[in-house]
Amino acid sequence: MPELPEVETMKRGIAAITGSRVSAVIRPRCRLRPIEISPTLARFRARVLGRTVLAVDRVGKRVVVELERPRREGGEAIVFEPRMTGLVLLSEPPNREHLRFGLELEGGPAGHLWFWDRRGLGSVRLLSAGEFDERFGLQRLGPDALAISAETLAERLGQSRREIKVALLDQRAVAGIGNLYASEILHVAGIHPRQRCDTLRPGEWQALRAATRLVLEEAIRFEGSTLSDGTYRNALNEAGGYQNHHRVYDRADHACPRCATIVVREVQAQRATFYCNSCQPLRRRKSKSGDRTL
DNA sequence: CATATGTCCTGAGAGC
DNA sequence: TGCTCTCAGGACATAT
Repeated sequence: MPELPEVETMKRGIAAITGSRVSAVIRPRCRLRPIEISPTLARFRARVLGRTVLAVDRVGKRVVVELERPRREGGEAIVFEPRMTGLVLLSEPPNREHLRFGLELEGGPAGHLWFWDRRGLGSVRLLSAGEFDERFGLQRLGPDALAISAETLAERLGQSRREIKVALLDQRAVAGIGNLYASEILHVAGIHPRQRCDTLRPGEWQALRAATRLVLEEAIRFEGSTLSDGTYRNALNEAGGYQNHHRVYDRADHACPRCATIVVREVQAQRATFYCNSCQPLRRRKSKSGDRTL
């Protein structure tokens, strides 16, 4: 499930295509339901063929291939959205069956850029500068999780009545955090996933910001997490290593690495959440008598 | 307006 | 063994 660290790894892995020219747009035939490619393939080809890759970026959980003129000068960009099982690859994909899209490239080290997606929930879009801003402006996508400040986090979430783990998954609030890293970040921050946003103290927003950077940077260093299904791969079809360093995610019934308490798994907003009850105590509102309520 | 739920998809793994 | 069922969670549409 590519989140910020995995998508950042993909981006870095294909950075070498900068300067290459697109010589063909390939849609492999596939017995599975086709992923979304927009606009139509014909229009896509007309706008992309012969153009040069100017840069490779990441916006939230998407990989952006900028073409010729930068977006700010009215250029266009190809946006790859992996969602659950999408991969952006320079090397041979894990198999041919789930290969969805490709660019043939000239004048650089790589011959092809592939988009592979087992479940087919991902997409490939060619967007003009205006369309890009419409989709990924601050109204639609919050500040990047690696760059956001504690003050901005508190501003954007501090009044919310949602539980903090649920709110961290909201890409309009902060971009790049998904289900796996939300649990990891909250464990490092020492905050219970069900703590309501509007009950967090100033110091906890600082802790949350620090934990967010620490966890995401650590995960990027290990090139992301390849879970037991083995789906996630870097651009060279190699597994990541961060799954071996998870503190709580997918570690129910294991000892918390910090205090050895048994890690708990719960379902929160239809998603799995993992935490340590003693490192991440839940603060309840106090009753009039001063006793803690359930 | 803010928040909650339903939907898409495939393949792995559980249970019988 | 082979079938059916559940689950995994990205983003967005629709409902409350």
